[in-house]
Amino acid sequence: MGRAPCCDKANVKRGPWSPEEDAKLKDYIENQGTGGNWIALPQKAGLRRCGKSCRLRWLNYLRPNIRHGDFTEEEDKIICGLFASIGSRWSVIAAHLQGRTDNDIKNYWNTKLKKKLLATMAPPPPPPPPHHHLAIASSSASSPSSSSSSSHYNMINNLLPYNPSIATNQLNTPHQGMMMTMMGQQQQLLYQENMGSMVNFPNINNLIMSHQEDIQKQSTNKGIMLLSDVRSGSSTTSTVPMVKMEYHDHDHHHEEEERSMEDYGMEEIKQLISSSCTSSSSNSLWFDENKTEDKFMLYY
DNA sequence: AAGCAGGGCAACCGCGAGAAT
DNA sequence: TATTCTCGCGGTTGCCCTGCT
Repeated sequence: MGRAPCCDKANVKRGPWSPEEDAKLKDYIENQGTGGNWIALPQKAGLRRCGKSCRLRWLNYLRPNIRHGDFTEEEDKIICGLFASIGSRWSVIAAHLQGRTDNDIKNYWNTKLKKKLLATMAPPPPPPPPHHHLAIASSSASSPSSSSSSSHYNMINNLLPYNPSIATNQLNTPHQGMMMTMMGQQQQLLYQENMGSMVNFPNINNLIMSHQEDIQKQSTNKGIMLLSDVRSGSSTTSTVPMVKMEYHDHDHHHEEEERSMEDYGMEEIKQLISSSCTSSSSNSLWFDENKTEDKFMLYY
């Protein structure tokens, strides 16, 4: 029945790899290959390591053409674009970045890129009138470039690539919603505004298209509708985006008190989005085309 | 110079899917 | 068909380095 245990955990070395161990593993794999069995490899290679550890070491550091550090702006864009589309599927993202590993990208996102992005949520320029629904998709929306030249515009401009699946009125995935939710209204404006003019990434486009069905399947509607109803927090000072939760239980409709975006941690936002996308029968992840031009809402 | 805090990153952990027995 | 293992993945941990006081 079954197979033998992968390794005796009491007798395997853990912790950082020594240069000697690296050399042994590299030599062995270059000469013999992995043999399709990582668990048996360390013994054959003369290493006192778990097979999983060997695999990780090889994939992340020893295999040829690995690059570390110094992520380019181009790579930033790709990572952000893919994260917005497919979420934290680092291996998929890594597959689209030559020489990068999922671990590297994950670390880079968690330690730098996420902060970079959140930094763009710094208090934006003067607010629109109270309870004004943001004209995200509207041609009447004011141009960010004309209203401000602040750096966070440039940042978003630099980070977010053109993504054909996020065409106006077609925000299709939870993470697109999250990305939009993470952004302040001005950033959202700029995001929308730039979608038609920024660089096209064929690889990303193909990936997004290929995952679209999968994403939609996963993104079912539990009855919670997250309204990214961006409006000013007050008429005078803040422009903190507001989030309003509405619960749809068949014929019943409940509305919860609005909360400032600042009241939500990013993880909470993620949870809100994912929890609204994990069950039930509907796959209606859609944008309401009947909404007037000057309203922007994400329905999950 | 010493102690502390925070950030970065390598490595580990645990889970799910699929394969082997 | 049931059980157990391997593989691959994302999340998390913990060590080390750097900068600040």
